[in-house]
Amino acid sequence: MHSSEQIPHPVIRRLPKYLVHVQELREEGVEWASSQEIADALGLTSSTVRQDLSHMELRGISKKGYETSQLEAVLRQVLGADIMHHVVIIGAGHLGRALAEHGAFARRGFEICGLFDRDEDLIGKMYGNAEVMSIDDLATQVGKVKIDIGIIAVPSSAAQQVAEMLVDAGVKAILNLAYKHIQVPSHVTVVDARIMESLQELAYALGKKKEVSRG
Amino acid sequence: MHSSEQIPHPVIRRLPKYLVHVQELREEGVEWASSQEIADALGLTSSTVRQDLSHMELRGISKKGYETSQLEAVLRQVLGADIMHHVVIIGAGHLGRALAEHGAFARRGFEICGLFDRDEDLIGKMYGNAEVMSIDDLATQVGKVKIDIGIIAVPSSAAQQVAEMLVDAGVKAILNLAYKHIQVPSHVTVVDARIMESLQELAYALGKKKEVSRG
DNA sequence: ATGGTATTGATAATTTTTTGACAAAACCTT
DNA sequence: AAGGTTTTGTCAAAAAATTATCAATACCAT
Ligand SMILES: NC(=O)c1ccc[n+]([C@@H]2O[C@H](COP(=O)([O-])OP(=O)(O)OC[C@H]3O[C@@H](n4cnc5c(N)ncnc54)[C@H](O)[C@@H]3O)[C@@H](O)[C@H]2O)c1
Ligand SMILES: NC(=O)c1ccc[n+]([C@@H]2O[C@H](COP(=O)([O-])OP(=O)(O)OC[C@H]3O[C@@H](n4cnc5c(N)ncnc54)[C@H](O)[C@@H]3O)[C@@H](O)[C@H]2O)c1
Repeated sequence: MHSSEQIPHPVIRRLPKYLVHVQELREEGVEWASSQEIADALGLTSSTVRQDLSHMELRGISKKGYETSQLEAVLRQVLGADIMHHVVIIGAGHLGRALAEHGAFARRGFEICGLFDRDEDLIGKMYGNAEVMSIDDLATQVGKVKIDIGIIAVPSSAAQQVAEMLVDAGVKAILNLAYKHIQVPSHVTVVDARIMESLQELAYALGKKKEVSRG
Repeated sequence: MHSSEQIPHPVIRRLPKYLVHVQELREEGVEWASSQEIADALGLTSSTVRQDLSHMELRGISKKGYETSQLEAVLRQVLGADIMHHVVIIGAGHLGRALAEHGAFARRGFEICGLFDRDEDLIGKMYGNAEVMSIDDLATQVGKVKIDIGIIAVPSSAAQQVAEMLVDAGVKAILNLAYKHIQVPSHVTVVDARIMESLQELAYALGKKKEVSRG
């Protein structure tokens, strides 16, 4: 219930799902949502939903549930959607450009402040609101405006090196899109967002299904 | 130890990390890896590594560890990297195009067999090896070659509708990149790979750090 | 206003996951 | 060839996460 307590990791990973859902509900004009409704919509149990929301600064009301406006507000606050985070993307390849041109980030509190590459031919080009800068200028650029999050969108072979550059520049949170585990000091948080891993998870599920259907 | 047993979900999510690591080791010419070495490299405990690998069809050897070639082989097999999966991408926008042009998927057993969009202007364009086709032709195209996996790369507002088209076309596994929970029948597996959620996870970690440093 | 009822918040039970511990295995050195 | 040592595989313990349960709450219909 207190914001200073540590929220368990599995809960943190579900919070964005609650936020998406409650935003949809509000768009539909729904003002109250019970734990059961939320659970059904997201494939959870109502008990899990209530446990999870007990970590938020919010109380539900008997017979009505949780007020959607209030729920959205606390979720946005916990997930940092209310304050603007400054983000740099390293790697202006296919994926880096797609991210830079993706408008939805700014609406959720993530402003792309820089896009860096080592390829001279790319430098100066604009993608979204970001101009490609030389990777050699990373340190000086990051010095100008405090950068919260670095996104690694370079080939796996360069991922560790880029991670170290980000750490040296003082970045405390890294989103790693490369298919490679990166080592960082313990004061830096890394989250991997690997599409390949998700595909492999699906491939495992498909393999299991085939086995089961064979008997 | 038997391939027919159900491997726990947390284990499945770690397997791709082991695969990445063991492939790197092999490239370096390393032939044996102990659970401790693997644990150190990936930020786990050696106990967890041994537990996880006990689900694979493989045995380590005292004083040497696991043979990297064998480990890679069983991981590839479990994660479906040995057989080719047929994949379609729905949505030829920034993200869909980046995926279509991403060469690494084919090397891991995922062949992009189709790229679909509803925008007439995009139809016929080539991205990677895939030509953009009309979403209206999804059913007939999927009929021609058995599609294993569908990737949703359309705006959130269209995600549910696209999911239903994929299900109707007989697709059994869906990778959802849209920031929206989709509902599918229970025989279909969905994995969400949402970059936004990963960023929000980082934002939470940053918020916590700030709190702690304030005392 | 009152009573029936749906839904919360809290606690307890259960299940799952992670970690610890150690005998057995088999390597390597001498 | 034997002994010391490292590392596995397994089992047990601990920790964490999920689910079930239920008294308390406060809504809503009458
Ligand atoms: N494209 C996808 O759909 C996709 C999906 C999942 C993961 N990924 C991963 O994301 C990463 C980028 O993928 P991509 O498709 O954009 O690759 P890409 O080859 O299109 O782009 C990589 C970019 O990084 C730049 N680069 C290389 N080394 C650098 C360095 N040391 N410093 C700065 N810039 C450097 C290159 O010049 C290039 O512009 C890869 O690790 C890839 O595996 C990509
Ligand atoms: N671009 C990113 O970096 C990024 C990152 C994370 C998540 N996403 C998510 O991925 C999805 C796609 O993002 P994007 O940046 O590629 O968007 P985009 O607007 O560039 O592309 C979306 C494409 O989908 C097509 N489309 C829309 N409705 C369709 C339908 N019913 N059937 C077929 N095609 C349809 C559009 O014509 C368009 O070409 C979004 O849900 C977005 O939130 C994108």
